[in-house]
Amino acid sequence: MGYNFNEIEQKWQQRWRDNKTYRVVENSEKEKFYVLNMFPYPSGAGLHVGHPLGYIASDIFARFKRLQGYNVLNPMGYDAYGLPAEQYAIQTGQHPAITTEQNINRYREQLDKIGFCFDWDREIRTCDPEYYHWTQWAFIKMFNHYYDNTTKSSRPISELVEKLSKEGSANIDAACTKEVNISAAEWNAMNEKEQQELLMNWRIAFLNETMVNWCPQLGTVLANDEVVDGVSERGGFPVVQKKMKQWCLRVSAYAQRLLDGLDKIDWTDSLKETQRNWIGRSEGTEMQFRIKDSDIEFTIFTTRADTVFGVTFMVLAPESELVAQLTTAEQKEAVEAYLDRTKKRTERERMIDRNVTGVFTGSYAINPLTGENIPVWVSDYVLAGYGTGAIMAVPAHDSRDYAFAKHFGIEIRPLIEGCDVSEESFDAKEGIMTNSPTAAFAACKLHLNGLTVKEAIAATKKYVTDNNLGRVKVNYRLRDAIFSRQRYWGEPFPIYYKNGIPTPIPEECLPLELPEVEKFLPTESGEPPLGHAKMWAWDCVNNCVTNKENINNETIFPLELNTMPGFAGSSAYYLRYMDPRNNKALVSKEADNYWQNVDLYVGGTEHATGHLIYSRFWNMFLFDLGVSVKEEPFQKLVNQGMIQGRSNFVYRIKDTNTFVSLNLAKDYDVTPLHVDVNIVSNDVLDIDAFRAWRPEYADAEFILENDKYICGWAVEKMSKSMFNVVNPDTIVEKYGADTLRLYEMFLGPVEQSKPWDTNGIDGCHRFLRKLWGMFFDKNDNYIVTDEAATKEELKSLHKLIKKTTEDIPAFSYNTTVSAFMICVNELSSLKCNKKEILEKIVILLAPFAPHISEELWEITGHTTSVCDAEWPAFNEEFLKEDTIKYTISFNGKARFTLEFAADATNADIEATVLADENSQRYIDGKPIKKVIIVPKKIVNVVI
RNA sequence: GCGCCUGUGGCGAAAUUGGUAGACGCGCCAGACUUAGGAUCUGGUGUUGAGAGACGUGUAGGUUCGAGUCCUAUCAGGCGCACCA
Repeated sequence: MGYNFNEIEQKWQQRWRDNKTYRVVENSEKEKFYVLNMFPYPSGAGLHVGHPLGYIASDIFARFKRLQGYNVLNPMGYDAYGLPAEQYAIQTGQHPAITTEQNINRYREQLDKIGFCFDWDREIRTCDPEYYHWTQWAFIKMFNHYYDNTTKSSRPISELVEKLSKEGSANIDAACTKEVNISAAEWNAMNEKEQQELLMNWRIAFLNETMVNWCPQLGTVLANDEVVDGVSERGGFPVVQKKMKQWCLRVSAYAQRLLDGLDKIDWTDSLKETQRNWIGRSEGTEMQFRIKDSDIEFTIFTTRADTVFGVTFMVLAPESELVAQLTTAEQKEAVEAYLDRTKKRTERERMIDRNVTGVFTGSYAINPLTGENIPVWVSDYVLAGYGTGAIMAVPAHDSRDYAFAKHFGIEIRPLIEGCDVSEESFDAKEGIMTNSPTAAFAACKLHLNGLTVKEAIAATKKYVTDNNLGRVKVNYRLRDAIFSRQRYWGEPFPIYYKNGIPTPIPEECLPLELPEVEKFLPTESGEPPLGHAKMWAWDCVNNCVTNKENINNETIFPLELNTMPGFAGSSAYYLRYMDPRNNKALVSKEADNYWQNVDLYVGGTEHATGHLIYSRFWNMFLFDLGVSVKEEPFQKLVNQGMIQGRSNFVYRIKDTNTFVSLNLAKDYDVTPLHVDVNIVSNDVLDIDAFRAWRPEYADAEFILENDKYICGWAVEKMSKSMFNVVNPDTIVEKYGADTLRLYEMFLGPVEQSKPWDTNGIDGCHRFLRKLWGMFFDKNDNYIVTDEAATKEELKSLHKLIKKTTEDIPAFSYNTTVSAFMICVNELSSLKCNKKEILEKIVILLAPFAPHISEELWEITGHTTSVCDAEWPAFNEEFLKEDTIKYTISFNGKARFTLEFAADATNADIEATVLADENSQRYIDGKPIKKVIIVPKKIVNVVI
């Protein structure tokens, strides 16, 4: 019978379920280890062979840590709310709750077959009210907090209110939407609605009328990370800029902490770099410019304060409020025409079209240093959302300003010695400054001539600060996250509108459950589907949801109609896994103190600027509140590579039903066609299967080479349309889950993207059969003995122990699998069937191939699970050689070989080499001067 | 444009971190056992050469007794950010 993997795997999967082998409880006696995968959004397509890669990798790690004696948390759940789940439901014409449930069941079935050690008792789903209770709770907390820049943490909004009522805004240094100057008297004179509206300026979760990414086809607004190249990440639909009132999260308040935190965590440099780019810290200067013949003053931001003498025009973003104020009567028509034109363009059109456009406002600004008059223009190359939405333009040293100046014939004034600006601007931040105005500008005492750019920037900053012309400022590219979606399938906001004032429902009334609606489809006009919900008003007396027909203006108010975006539920889920059934708190203090944060997080890079920013932000906020004990949620992060598809092609001769084999195809006029990879083996087509595959190929003819039809191949995305999707279920059925697990790891480094190629899988399968063959002979007789192991056998074993113990923590799984194969090859050629050796190998293999390991563990006479075994320690003694061969080489070429005792010292070796008759102290007739000894390998000589 | 990463046989990839390439697996070749085999087992397999040997880690230099590994330049591919002032 041999190795019957199907039977073995089903048996053990059942036992693990029945015995709850992988259930984990807090245990202060044991050290914890928290392994986490990015939980999946359960798509309708089910798993393909690429999806489990990260799960297998982390499962191996989790099992390894458990064998080493750690208390390992390795949970799994589903990111079930959000756009993808809802889009799928819409496409299939079903309710998202139904499709989500179906998809989850399908996922679970597929996952179970692969033999993961997840503690399913801790499963969470983001669309489960018990779960989103705490998403809503966190939102209320954010609503009730502001970010204090002095303590660098979130504080209760009540503290801010108290300050405002006593001191006004004078002593407030807090993250805000707009700088506000208000006295205590003014604050106290405001009515409640006015006060509440002003407080939005500081809340971490706040309502704001702002330019947003509006996607008409999806019928919702999107966050910046959900828009790629001007189209929606999901679906690829056009996105336009639109001013809308939306809930936002003040992520920008945490920009600096998000940046600093990167130094404390163990992530790849490239991912940290991506986040640094996204946060986009830029240090510069803000300067005030006055408008000639007016009291209007405005602020610009620049990183090149040193170029202030080269400013020949100013530019405002079209959306800037200053445009209207600065436009003169003569320019009014031209400016309005320009604004009209820019407004109509989508984000994408603006990105593609880089032609220089702009219009003069008619106003002049005064250079605060020189007193010069500078024309103020409007152009869409200046962005409203960054800096102050206004710039000083220095065409000599900024390529965009240069293009603009050339186009409109504005002066270009170089400031750096020897730079040539006749053809292009000199953007580099290097060189020696020149052309500083001297006698002509008596007002200005700043002279930069002779300084380097760096010195000049510093000098100008100092001058500007000292003379009250501006201030040093740090800007971030990171924007606040737009948090509302005009969609159905998401967490409802726990907010009602009491006379227009957004008010959180009491925390003890959470969760606020998603209501049933008749029509959940999104609309192009942006009317949220929750508008159709009948039971969608808040009764402040009975503290419950009620029919919206009951709305009155005293006790029953309308509830918020928007829902939260996909990232809301995925931002703090790792905390919930610690204590998933707690209905008193997101996570209990005890559980949080025990599990702390995620030690190893495994997932794809595609979340670099979305989920991985949001959850760091969310966790930092909870950290400020004292809810989370660690400021960074994910200590170590490993990005598994994407598994691509490996497509196969057949070549049909044009206008025929004849197919020609790959290497003969060049002689014909052929059309390459994708063919299902499941009917191709080692690029050889199964002709009968091909004829049966599709009716039109039933009578296909073939031109063969060596009696075979060879297919072409290419690496492409794994997708149904390319017929290159490989389903893990098929592999499990044919080879078993253990083989699948081994092979996925053997394919190459986990972090690397690589194509899936089922061809190599036999090697891994053979290895398991070989291992099985060490326990049973051909007639299924148990052949393991209690004899003592030989030195050679022990050496082979300990080599493997050392390799696995060192390579698993380094995530070097492909070489570990190789090491298993080498070891088993060695032992089987030694005809080793000693229990002492074999049962150790079974433990070592358990993380990779848990089913066969359990089976063999039981067969060798153990009654407990192999999961509870102890990871073997290696003994260096067994690894030592008696003698070591050294190659004596000169100039990199081997001359002769000498053998030394393993414990020979360098001095011994050197003495022997110098005295050896082969060398006779001479090489090529010259005496040896020096001997360089490389441990265990080579002796290099110098003559 | 700025930043990050990667280039090794027919293929996936190793290389004790500067130690004398290509481990392991696939594929291919030969042999054994088989009525048969897309099964199993054994051996071979970087290129070139009859041969000892010579040449080989994208390309060109450099450092070193010694370079896939370090330095400089360059080419190719991938990723991130991008009218961010």
